[in-house]
Order: sequence, then C-alpha cells, then structure tokens
Amino acid sequence: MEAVSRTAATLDQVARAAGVSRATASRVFSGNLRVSEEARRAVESAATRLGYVANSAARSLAAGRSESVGVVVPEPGSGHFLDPLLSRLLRGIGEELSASGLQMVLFSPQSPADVQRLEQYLVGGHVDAVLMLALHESDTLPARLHARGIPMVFGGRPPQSQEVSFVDVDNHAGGRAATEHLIKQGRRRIAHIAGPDHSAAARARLAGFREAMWSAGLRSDFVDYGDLDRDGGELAMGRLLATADDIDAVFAASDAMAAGAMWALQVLGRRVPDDVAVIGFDDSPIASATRPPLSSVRQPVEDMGREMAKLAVSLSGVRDQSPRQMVLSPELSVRESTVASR
Amino acid sequence: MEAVSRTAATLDQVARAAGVSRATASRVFSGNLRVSEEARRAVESAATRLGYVANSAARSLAAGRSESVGVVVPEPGSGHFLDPLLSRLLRGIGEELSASGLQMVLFSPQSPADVQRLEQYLVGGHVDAVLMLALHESDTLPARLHARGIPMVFGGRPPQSQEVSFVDVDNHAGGRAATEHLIKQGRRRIAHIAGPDHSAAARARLAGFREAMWSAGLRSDFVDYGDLDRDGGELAMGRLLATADDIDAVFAASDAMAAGAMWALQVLGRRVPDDVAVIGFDDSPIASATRPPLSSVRQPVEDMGREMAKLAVSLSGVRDQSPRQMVLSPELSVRESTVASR
DNA sequence: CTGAAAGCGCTTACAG
DNA sequence: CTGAAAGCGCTTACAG
Repeated sequence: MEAVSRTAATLDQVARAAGVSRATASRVFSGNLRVSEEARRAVESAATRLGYVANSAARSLAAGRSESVGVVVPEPGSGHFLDPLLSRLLRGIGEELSASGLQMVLFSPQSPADVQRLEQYLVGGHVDAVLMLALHESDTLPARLHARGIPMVFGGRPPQSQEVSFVDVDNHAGGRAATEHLIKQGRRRIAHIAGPDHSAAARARLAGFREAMWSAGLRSDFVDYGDLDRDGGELAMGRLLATADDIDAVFAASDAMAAGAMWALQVLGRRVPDDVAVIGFDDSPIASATRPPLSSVRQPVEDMGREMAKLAVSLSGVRDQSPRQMVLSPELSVRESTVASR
Repeated sequence: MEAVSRTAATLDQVARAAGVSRATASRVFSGNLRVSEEARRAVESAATRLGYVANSAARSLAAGRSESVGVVVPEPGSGHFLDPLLSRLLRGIGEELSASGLQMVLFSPQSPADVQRLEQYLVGGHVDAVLMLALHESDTLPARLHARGIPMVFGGRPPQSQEVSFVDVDNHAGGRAATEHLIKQGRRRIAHIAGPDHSAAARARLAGFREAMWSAGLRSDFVDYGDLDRDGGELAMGRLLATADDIDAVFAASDAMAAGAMWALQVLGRRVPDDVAVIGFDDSPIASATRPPLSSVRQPVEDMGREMAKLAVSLSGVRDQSPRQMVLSPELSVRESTVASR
C-alpha cells in the first residue's frame, strides 16, 4: 500500500499557531507536565482548529512505548475452549485497559504465516504488552518478547507453565463443585462426559469429578469423552446409557456437550431432571437456551480478564519481570436441569 | 506504561556488522530493491545473529505507512447481526490481507470512551485502511479518516450509504429465495418471523418475503417480529400459531429465531417439516445443530470479506477515493427442515 | 513554566 | 548496486 499525503496538521504547526514551542505543545497533549493555563488553552484551541491528531508512529518512536496492548485470541468458532467465554473475557480485559487509557488491539492469526507475521508485529514494538488467549503451543514468541522486555500474560495455564505469567481458573475445583452438587441432590450413579484428553482444563475437570466421587464413596468410572461440542455430548451420552442405563446424573465438561447429552436423554425417554440431572461447564449462553435451563459451572472470566490486564500493566516497565501466576475460583450456577421437581 | 530498554539490535548495528551502509541494509529488508547477493547474505546473517527485528514505529514514521489494516468488529455475543457470521467474514478478510502481506488488526470497542480512543488510534496512522463491521452509526469517523486519506470500507450497507464504500449481501434476494423455496415445496400458508425493524437487513428480508408471496398470489400478512435470538423466534411462533393455526411453513430472518420457532412448533405437536416447514437465514452453525437440520440462506460472507479487503487495498494510495460499492448474492442451503418426507 | 536541541530508528530520493 | 544525508513527527532531559 502506498502512502497518500493529506492535510494532517503536525505538532509543529499547532505550536506555531498557538505561539508556543513544540515542546510546550507536546506537554499539553501528554497531559501530565506543568504548562500554564494560557499556553494550554492556546494550544488546545489551535489543535481543534487545525484538526490535529498526533502521529502515533512518531510518538511511539520518540517515547519508546505505544500505549496499546495486544491480545491474541483464538479464531471465533474454532472450537477453542475459550470460545464460549471469549466475549466475557474480552469485556474484562477491555474495561481494565480502558481504565488505564490503553488501546486494546486484537489479533486472530489463522495460518502459520499469520503467526509469523504477528510475531514480527508484536516484537516490533507495536504493543507494550501481550495477553495470550491462544497460541499456547507457540514457544518462540514468549522468549522473543521477553528479550525485548515486553511482558506477556497467558489466559489459562500454558503447557510449560514455569517460566510465564498466567491467570487461570481452577478447573479442578469446578469439576469437584459440579459433582458435589449432583451428589447433594441425592444422585448416586453419576456419569462424566469429559473433554479431549489433550486439554489440561478437561483433565482437571475430570480429576475434580473423580475426587468428589471417591470422597463420597461412589463409583467414578462412568466416564466417556467428547469434543466439547453438542454432537460429542450426544454421542457420549448414548454410549454411557448403553453401558449403564440407570445413570441418574451427568456432568459434562462443556455446556454444548451437556445440551447434546440432554437431547439424547430426552430422545430416549428420560426426563431431565426427574430421571437424570444434567450439569454443564462454562455457563455459556447455551445454558439458558436449553429446556430445561442448564445448571453449569460459571467461570469468573471477567475477573480473569481484568487480572490479566492488571498484571500486564504492572509488569511493563519493570526491570524484574519474574513470572506471576494467579488462579481464580469458579462458582455454581444452578438452574432447573439439576433440581428435581417433587 | 514505562519504556524498558533492552537489547534490541538496530538497523545501524546490523549494517555495521554486515559491513554495509544503513541504506543497503534497509533495502534488504524492504525486499524489492536491487542489492547484490553478497550484501544481502551479509545483512541477513548479521540480522539473524543479532536477532534483529525492525522497529515498526520508526518504519511507519519514515515510510508513511503501517502495512496493517484495522477491522472494527462488533462485540462477540452482542447480538449484532453479523455475530453468527463474524468468523467466516474474518476468515475471508484475513486471507486476503494475508496474501497482500498486511497485518490484520481487530478492534472491538465496548463503550463510547473506547470508540473515542479508537478513533484517535485509527486516525493517528496506525493503520493504512479501515474495514467497518460495526459502528455504522458513528459518523465522525468516516470524515476524519477521509480527511487523512485513509480508506474505509463498510461491511453491509450503512444508513447513509451515498458517500462510502461498502460490500453488502443482497438480503432482499435472500428473503425472496427462501420464500420461493417454500412455495416450490407446495407450501401456501407461509409465515415470516422478521428481525427488528430498525435493521435495514431485516427490512430487506421481509420485503423479499412479501414480494415472493405477492408474485405467487399468496397471503403475505402472517408476519411477526423477533430480536434475532432464539427466544424471539419461539415467542413469535407462538403468536403466529395463535393467529393462524394452519400455517404450513415459516421463514425466519435468523437461524436462531428459526430454531426457537422449531422448538415452539414441536412443543405444540407439529412435525417439522411434515406439518410445518422451517427455513432460517445465515446458515450459521445453529442450522446443522437443530433436529431436523435447518434449511437456511447462506450468505457468501467469506467472499464479502475478501472483497472488502481487496477494495481497501486498491483504494489506499489512490488519490481519487470515490466510493465503490458491491452487492453479493446469497444462495440456498437446503436441509431436512423444509423437505417433507413422503 | 518554557525553549532549543538532540535523538528515537527507519526510508528514500539523489548522486554516483 | 551503494552511500551520505535529509527527513519522518514526536518526546524529553537540560538549562534557564
């Protein structure tokens, strides 16, 4: 793309029009330094008159920072585990950055070539910090950013979690809470539809399920797997019922799978929750769309976003960027799918 | 945020290490100019050795362009009409920009303050062009960008469509096609669940419905409205059946509403499609998730994205940025919900 | 509080 | 093909 030169007023012109030096004009826009009321007014009115907007490249170059923070997100609809939570997460991040006057810039690379270009972009100084909601497996980026002093915070615990900062949700506690809720409702033959084994979050939820069942002295081997989507839940439910047709509750590792499971149950003549209670995970919009509405484990995703942003801001500009980590607790969102009518 | 100075090699250091001038080194990275093989190799190996990455601020400032394109998207989950299509749209845009070596940068402002900051950001030269998938109502931005020669392309026809470039889908034709499909299946008492009246797209779909019904000499007044979401469809369907319980087909202006309508029908004992055929709009993932799978109108959204990106690229750097517009045709995606088994 | 001046790290005619 | 040089538009000690 070629450059087009248009009428874009420069600081110099504004300063001249206001009858002050460039330095003074600059101070007016950076806000913080002492400038006389008179000078400030003159500069501001000149700026308005000329339609001045600071050239951000020049500003970044001179100041050594960009006042913006990059957020790498998974492709929407990619089936990434954050997908149903993404909007809430971004809301939390956005609020926090906004409060700090920082621009949130999103990236959603689709191909390896995109990832390559993105790395250059991020390392090249376009952002002051990076929040990672995807690409956990790319390991070159953390090191390259670190070498340039650009802090990076992961959402969710990355595979090699020692050396990096992250904010995560306690999936193990969530799995346990969901299961304990079912037990408390008097359920005994409880099945779990787990997410794919390669996902640490899915494994943690399964572990939470097992722990709760063991503690209650119940069988914890009614377990099947699905791909986190609706079909996966439906199929897994079918298999589970074929194995044990007296299951009285199901905990699914995602709301979509829970919805699929609920469908399968209803097709096979089971009433939810009277015959079989169902609980999901994520408390996504799906949960209130099913009939009956679905109980679920609500992750404090807005908080997670806020904490990620805070961490990034506090880390940037600091010499010692030793990694910091934080784990937040989920809570139950109880709806009709687990509460039997009497 | 403060700056942290780290070991970030500069062009100067690379040039020195390679034994050439800064100009020559620069030419190696810009790729296009003539540089001797020898110099090229020396520069490249020095760059690798030093871990050189160009400072993007300096590059933008000197070159007068940023090699990146901003895309303003609606908040995910905001109920924006593009929401279900967003991932496909971004895929199209991303592919095209990627092919041109441009970085796609996403923005999703949440508050008026965010919009304000974003305008500064975009006008300030961070991007060479802007693709607008949201914020159609903000009218200050187009003018400000135009004044700086930054091209802007809307996705979907904006309210005041004369002065701007856009790529849109022919919603009127889509509405007509959906309705004609139902008529062709032998349906006669066809209802339409329209989207909110303030949406131009919704109005166009409704108009398409009416036109098809008139042309076939059928009653076109079985119309109700919903908010594009599942509940809206369910409620509207209930009202429609209360008015006319012999409706034999429904065309809903969104897949979510169609899913809600289907649910309402099934609850009331109607078989889909045997008693009532149902068709949606968008061909979103919902369409294949319903039982039976939902026929829908597929918008060529990837193409739309690609064309938007092409338009932006071709417009940038051009003196005469007179607006260009393009309208793409949707096509039918026929599934079981409209094809009665015999 | 204010200005002159240096400098941020690149690109790009211009001349050779 | 290559280099010296000017310049992109800002910020920020430094001195006053």
